[in-house]
Amino acid sequence: MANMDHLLNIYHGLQQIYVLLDDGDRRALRAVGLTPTQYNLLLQVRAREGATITELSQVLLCTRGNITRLVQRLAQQGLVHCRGDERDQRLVRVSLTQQGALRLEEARTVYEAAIHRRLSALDLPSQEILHTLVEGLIAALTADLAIQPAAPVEAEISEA
Amino acid sequence: MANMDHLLNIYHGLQQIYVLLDDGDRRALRAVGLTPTQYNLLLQVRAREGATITELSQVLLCTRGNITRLVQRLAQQGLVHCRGDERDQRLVRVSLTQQGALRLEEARTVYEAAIHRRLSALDLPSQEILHTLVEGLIAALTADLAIQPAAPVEAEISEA
DNA sequence: AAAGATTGAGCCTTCAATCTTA
DNA sequence: TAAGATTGAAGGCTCAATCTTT
Repeated sequence: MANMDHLLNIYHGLQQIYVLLDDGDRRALRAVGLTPTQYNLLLQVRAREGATITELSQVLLCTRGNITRLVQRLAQQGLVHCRGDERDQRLVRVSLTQQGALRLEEARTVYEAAIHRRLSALDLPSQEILHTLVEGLIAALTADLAIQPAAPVEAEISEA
Repeated sequence: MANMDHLLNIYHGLQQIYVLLDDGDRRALRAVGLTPTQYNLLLQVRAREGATITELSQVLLCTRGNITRLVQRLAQQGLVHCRGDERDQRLVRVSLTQQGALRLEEARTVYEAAIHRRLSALDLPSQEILHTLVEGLIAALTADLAIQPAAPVEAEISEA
């Protein structure tokens, strides 16, 4: 437990990196009228033509309810299109519209340029190492998720 | 530009790590009735007794408006307290209440335990390396922030 | 009953506009 | 004018409840 401070430092650093990356993405994507979230959703919809709400919620690590409303907003802008599955009427299948595909391509250019500019501060060997560490950490965190389910709320909140 | 895919992988991995960490934090902190954001704010308020809204917005890398409302909610719960500065009536000085200090201490226990459990998947040498890389990346991203200001919106959105 | 999708409530966040004090 | 704080609008997110289809 002697290295707790060290772990907290790393932890805080990872949070900070996320905030900085997201902020940069937002600035870059503003030029094409998309948010980082919308960009990522469009990207997944292109990669999985006809993906369902549940499928998208799994790859984007969020709730179904969230996806439902993200898709609603994108559909309103005419960038994606929903249709019911023929076999199973419960499923909603999402796909890109022509306009959505165009917008996504515009966005990809500015987005990747922004990432390249910011991450190329790392030299090649650093990139390799970071890649390895990141993969390992994701595996560990995903495993932890399975071990620690919905948090039983075993402690009553102090006051009252 | 041959390593663009590699950079995108790292980038995506960092995003994923953030989401997984945040999700774990939320589960752990639910037991004491705080969100990750509230926990981080309380932590900063304790570290900087009497911090102003602007000061907090700077260390937490977000807008002043956001802090204003976070503080409002925490004050409503009786965890923080606001007072006007005597010299300069524009400043709002935030501090922990007794209740806030207690709650924060409860939270710190479960929070640090959760981090320790998840990050100790990394062995010591990996922790060292990751720490170095994270610091470097933060420096690079912060520098980029200064270079690339508010995004002039130079491109008109295609449609219309 | 179980699975997919949606919705209501509430918190978090940015951006732009406003109000107050210096 | 400038700086600090707040607020309105809109998007993003979780959680829990509900509605529909299997």
